Amino acid sequence: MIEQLRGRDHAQAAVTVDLLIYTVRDDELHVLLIERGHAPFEGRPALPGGYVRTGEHLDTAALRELQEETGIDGSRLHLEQLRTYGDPDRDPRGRVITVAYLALGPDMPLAEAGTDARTAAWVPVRKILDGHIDLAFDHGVILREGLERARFQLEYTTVAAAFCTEPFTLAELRRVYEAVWGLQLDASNFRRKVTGAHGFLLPTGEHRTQEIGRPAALYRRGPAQLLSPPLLRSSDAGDPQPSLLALH
Amino acid sequence: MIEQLRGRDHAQAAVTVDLLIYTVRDDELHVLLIERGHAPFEGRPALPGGYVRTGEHLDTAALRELQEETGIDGSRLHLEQLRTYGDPDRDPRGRVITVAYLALGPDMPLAEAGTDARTAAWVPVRKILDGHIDLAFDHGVILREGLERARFQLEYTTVAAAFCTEPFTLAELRRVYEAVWGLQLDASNFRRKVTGAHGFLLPTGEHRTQEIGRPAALYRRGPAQLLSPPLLRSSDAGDPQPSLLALH
DNA sequence: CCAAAAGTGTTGGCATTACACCCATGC
DNA sequence: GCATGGGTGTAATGCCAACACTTTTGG
Repeated sequence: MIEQLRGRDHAQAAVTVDLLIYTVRDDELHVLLIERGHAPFEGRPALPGGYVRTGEHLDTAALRELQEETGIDGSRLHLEQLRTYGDPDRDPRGRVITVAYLALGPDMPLAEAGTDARTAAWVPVRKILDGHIDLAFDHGVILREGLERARFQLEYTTVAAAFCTEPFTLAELRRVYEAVWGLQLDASNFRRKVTGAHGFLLPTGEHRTQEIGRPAALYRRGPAQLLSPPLLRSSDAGDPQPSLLALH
Repeated sequence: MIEQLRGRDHAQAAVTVDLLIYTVRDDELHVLLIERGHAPFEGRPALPGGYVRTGEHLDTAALRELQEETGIDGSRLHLEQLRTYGDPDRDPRGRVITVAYLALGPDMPLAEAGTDARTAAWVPVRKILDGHIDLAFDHGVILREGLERARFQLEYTTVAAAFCTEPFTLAELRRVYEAVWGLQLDASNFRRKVTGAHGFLLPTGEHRTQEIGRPAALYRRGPAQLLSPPLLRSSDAGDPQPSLLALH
């Protein structure tokens, strides 16, 4: 801030917010992508997002873009700032700095194409990680870093419940963990840990009969935000990129 | 990004980086503050930082400001992005968005006052938390959120070693944990956990005899970035603000 | 000069708890 | 077939005590 009287070589930049919205559909992790309608990267898939307006808070802009581009009400999902990307060459239009947000939510129907929202669609994350889909800008990097953050947060916080529509069963919650982490969990141990974590789950006392098997007990989210003790993925296999966790 | 042809009501903002630099001195957590030399907030303590230049990467700007304002060589410390603060009213000069960086490093001598650096000084974090010192802008918020992040990261990563000058003793490392967490640890359990964590510490085989007591074995950092298993603070006392952890 | 005390690092021993793996039962 | 619950052996942890190495104190 002190350079203001010095060189005055400070950048004026446009500021955008980009939204990385994850959900679990059919036991698989999905991300919400839109198809870009204009240059640059016209026709390419990208994360929803847009310019921050004059005098607008960053968080407000994120919620607004969420509503405008996908029709989703932000109050239903977990939203937090992920990281800011400011590579001077990341946008061919000039200096554009983007604040990326990570959103986790239950599987939701999208506003039908043809309304205000451009073609927004849930896309399996696997397809992008496998390289079958190439995202615009540096959105591929954002997606990977956000995924690492989400995997990490599932261990130490109660955000996993944000993926479920209340009330939910323990099996539904377990499938969230399995989808995000990409591994299978022992149902018995999962139950003991998750029900033992203080303030994580509130039993409703009711049960839901599914197509097959014993009826499952129903739960709602508890007040706890941090998971203690944490719910560790047993095998720290495939050592995560160190730079991506930020713990953030 | 798609709004570019719409309202064009998108903000042009100046972009700054601010540096939250923590270290452990005399078994107490300190932060590096400067005294502002100009309006606004002239004379008030603040985090070091400054404008990002045209065409400059955010990380580069952080390292440059670190060097310019404090004389510290960034290669010696752990540096990572913390969060971006974009409240439209956070700077009276106009729309200024700041990308805050969290830096952790060993106790280092500061460039003497009188050189290029303005009065930069290590300040006990306790004094700020107690409200005895009021920081400029929203730097008080940044400090608190960064502290929460640092406390969290000590549990799950090996960054604690960034506070120590190599080679270091287990007692020095333990005092880092105690200073950041503000509680006392059992030396025996600490040793067991920290030496058992794969890739955290590399024994040098040498010992250092201090002024008093038995000579302590010396260690260097190992290659591990993540701590498995994590080193949990036994009591999750004083439940941390949920929004601050980010795991970040 | 030697002996005792004090301070710090290091090692070890339980008792308790958490956990992974497996099996039994209810619907 | 799936959810639920219990049981058992292994590993991790918290607490506590003993030991090792050094300097300081004081006769």
